[in-house]
Amino acid sequence: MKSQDIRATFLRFFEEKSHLIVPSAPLVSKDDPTLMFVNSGMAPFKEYFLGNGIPKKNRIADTQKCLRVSGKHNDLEEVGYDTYHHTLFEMLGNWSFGDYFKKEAIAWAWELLTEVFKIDKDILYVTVFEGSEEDNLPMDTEAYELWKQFIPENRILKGSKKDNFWEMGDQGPCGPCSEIHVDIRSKEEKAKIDGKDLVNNDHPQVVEIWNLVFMQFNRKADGSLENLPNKHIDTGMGFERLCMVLQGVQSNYDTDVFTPIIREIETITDTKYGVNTKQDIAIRVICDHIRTVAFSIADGQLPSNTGAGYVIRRILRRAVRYGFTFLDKKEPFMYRLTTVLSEKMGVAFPELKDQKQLIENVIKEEEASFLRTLEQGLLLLDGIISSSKSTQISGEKAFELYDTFGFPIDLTSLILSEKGFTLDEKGFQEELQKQKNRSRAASETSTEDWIVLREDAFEEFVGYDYLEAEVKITKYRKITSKKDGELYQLVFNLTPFYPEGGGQVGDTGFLKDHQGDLVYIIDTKKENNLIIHYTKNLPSHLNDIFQAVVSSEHRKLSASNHSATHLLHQALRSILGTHVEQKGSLVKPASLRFDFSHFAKVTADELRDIENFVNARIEGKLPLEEKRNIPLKQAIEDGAMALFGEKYGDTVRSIKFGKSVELCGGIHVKNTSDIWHFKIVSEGAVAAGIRRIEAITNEAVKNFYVDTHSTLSEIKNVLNNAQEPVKAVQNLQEENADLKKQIEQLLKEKAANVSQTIQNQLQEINGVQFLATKVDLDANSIKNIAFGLGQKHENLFLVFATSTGNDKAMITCYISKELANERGFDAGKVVSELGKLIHGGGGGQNFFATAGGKNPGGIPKALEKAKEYVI
RNA sequence: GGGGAUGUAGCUCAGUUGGCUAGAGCGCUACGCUGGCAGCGUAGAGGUCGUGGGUUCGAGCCCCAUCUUCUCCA
Repeated sequence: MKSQDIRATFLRFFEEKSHLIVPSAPLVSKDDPTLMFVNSGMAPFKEYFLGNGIPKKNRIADTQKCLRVSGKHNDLEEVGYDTYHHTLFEMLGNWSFGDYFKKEAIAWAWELLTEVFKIDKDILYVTVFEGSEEDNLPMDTEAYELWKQFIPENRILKGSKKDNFWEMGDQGPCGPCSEIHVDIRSKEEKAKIDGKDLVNNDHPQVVEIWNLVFMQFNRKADGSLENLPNKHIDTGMGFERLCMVLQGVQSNYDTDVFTPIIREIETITDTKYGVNTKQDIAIRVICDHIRTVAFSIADGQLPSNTGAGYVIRRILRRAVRYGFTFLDKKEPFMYRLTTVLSEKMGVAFPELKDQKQLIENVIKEEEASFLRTLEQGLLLLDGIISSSKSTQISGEKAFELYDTFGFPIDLTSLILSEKGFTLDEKGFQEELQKQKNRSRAASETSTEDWIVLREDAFEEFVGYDYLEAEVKITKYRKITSKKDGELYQLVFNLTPFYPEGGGQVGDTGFLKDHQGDLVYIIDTKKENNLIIHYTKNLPSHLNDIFQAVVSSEHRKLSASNHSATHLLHQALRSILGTHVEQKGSLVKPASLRFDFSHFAKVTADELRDIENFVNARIEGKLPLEEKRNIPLKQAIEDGAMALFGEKYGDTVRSIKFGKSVELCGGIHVKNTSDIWHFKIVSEGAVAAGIRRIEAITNEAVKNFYVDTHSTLSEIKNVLNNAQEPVKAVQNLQEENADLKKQIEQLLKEKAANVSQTIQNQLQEINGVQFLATKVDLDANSIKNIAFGLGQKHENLFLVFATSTGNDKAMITCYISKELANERGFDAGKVVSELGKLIHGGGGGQNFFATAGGKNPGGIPKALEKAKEYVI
C-alpha cells in the first residue's frame, strides 16, 4: 500500500464513522503562547478541550503535520541516528469532543488496524494505565476490560504514569492513555526475546504506533486533579511508522515517504545510502530536516535569529553540517531537494507546490550564509590551535567560538582530534549551562490558577461595533514575570477590546466601576480563543458591572494603519506583480510594517508609484464593505486571498475597499478617506526573497511633515534663507574642507617659523641640547615642532608651555629617545612634577609627555624649574 | 525576551596596560622601467576610527546611550 493510500484510507474510515475530515492546521501555532510549533495532533484543538470554543462537529479526524525538536523522546541531536524519530512527522488522529469515549475509540482503532489494514493481530501489544499513588488514581480497568475482548490478556501491558498518563502541560486537561505497539522483528529475533519486554524500550522494530488518550481530568496549578465536565477522546497515530509496518520495511526511511528524497540526495552528493554508517546518518538527517524546513517556510515561518525562526535555522544548519562533514558538500545543495519534495508531497500539502520558488530561494541563501559562518569559524579555530600552548583546548575558548561565532561544537571537536588536540568537553558544557540559566532566569514567568467569579462559557467580542460596553468579570488570574513584574489577566462576559491578532496590536483603555474608580487595561491578547485583558492591578470591586472603554485614539490610528496595509498589499500586487504575497504584518498606532515575497529591491520609482496608488484610493473615499460570517468559499469567490500559514474557520469576515478584498478579523476605518494620507518611510530586505516596507498614515504623516518642514526651515534660517539649501550646505562643506587644509598649512608654516627661532635658543648643558620656553601654539603644533626638531637634532631636552584662555595651561616635554634611554630621563615624570605648578597633572612615555592644568600663572616657575633636570 | 561579538582608507583587515604625529595588503591616480603582455619601481590621493554624549593633560582603545551586521540561548 502506498503512503498516499494509507493516509486516504485512514480518513475514509473515520469519515464513515461520522467524523468531519479537516485539513492540517499550519505548523506555526499563533494563538498558543506556550507552543512555538504544533507538536501533536491535538494542539490545534486545544481550545475545544479547554472549553473556550465549540468545534464544528463533535467528531473530527485529520492528518496533522507536527514539529518536535525537544521532548522526552526526541532531542534534535538524536534525529538521524535511529530510523524512527523525526523532527517533522504526520499524525493521524480521530477526536471526540464530549461525544464517544473509550469503548468506541478502542473498538475502532482495533478494527482499522486489523481488519482494514490487515495487520496480524499476533504482532500487536497494548498498554493501559496502571494507576498512580501520587495522584491517588486507580488503574484504568475500564480500558483493560474493553481490550480483553480483542486481545489476549498476556499482551495487555500495564504502564506507569510516565508512559500511560497524558498531560497537555503543567496545567490543563489530562487523562490516562492506552497505546498500541507493534513488533515487526523476524521470527528468530522474536524467539530470542519476548516482544512484551521490548515495548516502550526504544527498540527500532518494537514501536508505538497509536496512542489513545482518554481525557477526563483537569490538572490545576497546585498539582491536584478534578474531573472534567465533558470527557474527550484524543488519538494520534504516527503516519510514517504506520507506513513502515504496512509496507513491510524495517525503517521509516525505507518507506515511500522518504525514499524519493534519499534517491535525490544520493544523486546530488554522489553517495549511496546503506553503504557507510556515518554517511547513512547524514543522509537521514538531511532527508528529515529538508521536510521540516520546507514545510515551515511554506507555512510562513522563515529562518531567523529569534523564536520559532531560530529553531528552523538550527535545523537547517544541522543538516548542512552533516552534509559538509560526511558527504563533503561545501556549497549549497539542500535547496535542490525542494523539487522532489514538492512533487511527492504537493498533493497532500499543496502549499509546498505553491511556495516552491520561495522555499528554494530562502534555503539556498541560508545555506550560503551558514557556509560563510563556517569558513570564518575555521579560520578562528586555526588561530586558537596555533596559539595554544597545550594540546587541550579550553571549554571557554570552544564555547566562545560556538556562542559568538556560531561555529558548531561537533565540528570543533572533529577538527581538533584530526590535529591531535583534545577539547575540554566538561568546561564547554558548563559554559553552555551557564548561558541557559541566564536566559531562563530572564524569561521566567509563573501563572496562578484562574479564579472563576461566574460561569459564562463564551466571551463575546463586540469591538467591531462598540468602543464601550458594560461588562462583568468572569474570571481572572495573576501572572508574575521577571520582566513585567506582577500583572493580572481578566476575562469578561463580553468585550469591546480587540485582542492582538492578524498583525494588529491589542487595544488599550480602562475599566470604570460604580464609584468611578479606574483600572487601566494595558494590552489585550487572545489565548486559545480567550480574550485576555492585562492590567497592573486588580479592580477593588470585582463583582461590579464595569464600564469598559477602549482608547479611541489608539483604535483610530491602528484602524487607519490596518486599512492602509490592505491598500498597500493591493498596490504591491498591482505594481510589482501577483507573485507578491503577504509574509508578515505589524499594525500598531504609530506605524505599519508589511513583509512580502519579492525578489528584488523595490526601486525608488516603484515606491513612488505604490504611494500614489494607495493615496489615490484614499482620495477616492472608498467606503468599507464588511461581511461577517460568510462562508470561506464565498469570500474567495469575491476575490479574497487565503494566506499560507493562517488558520481559517468555515465562516470568515471579509473586508473590502474598492477592489481590495481580504479575509481579516482586524479593525478598519469606515472610509479610506479617514486614513488621511499614506507615506512609506523605509524599504529593505528581511530574508532571501522577502522585502519589508514600513509606512505611516494619519497623524503620523502630519507630524512627519510638520517635523521635516520645521527642520528644513531651521536649516534655511541658519543659512540666511538660502534659496537652495542643499547647494548651500555643499558649498559650506567644500569651503570647510578648504579652510581646514589652509589652516593646517598655515599652522605648519607657523610651526616651521617657531621651530626656526627656537633652534637658535637651544642651550647646551652637560651635553644636552636644552630649551624651556613658552610658545603660542596649539597642542598639535607643539607636538609637530618637537618631533620636527627631534629629527634634526640629537640629545634634545625640550619643555614647552602654552596657555589658552585664562584658566588653561599645558606643558609638553620632549626628550630625544637615545638621551632618555642612556641618561634615564623620563618625560612623563617631568611633566607630572612640573604639572603641579600649574595645578594639574599628566603623563606619557619617557620621551614624550604632556600635562594640563588650570593655573597659567605657574608657567614661569615651571619653566625655571625644568632646568634642574639637566644640571 | 536574555547574553556575546562586530563596525578603522574603495575592499580585506592590523592597531599591545589610554600616549612611539592612524597603519598594512589589494585597489585607484600620475610618472617611470620592461620590445609587447604579465610584472616591477617611485610618488600621490583617499579616514567624521558607526553615531551622540562623558571621563582624561591626552581616547580608535575606558564609561553611558543608540544604530548596523553576525551569533548563541529561551
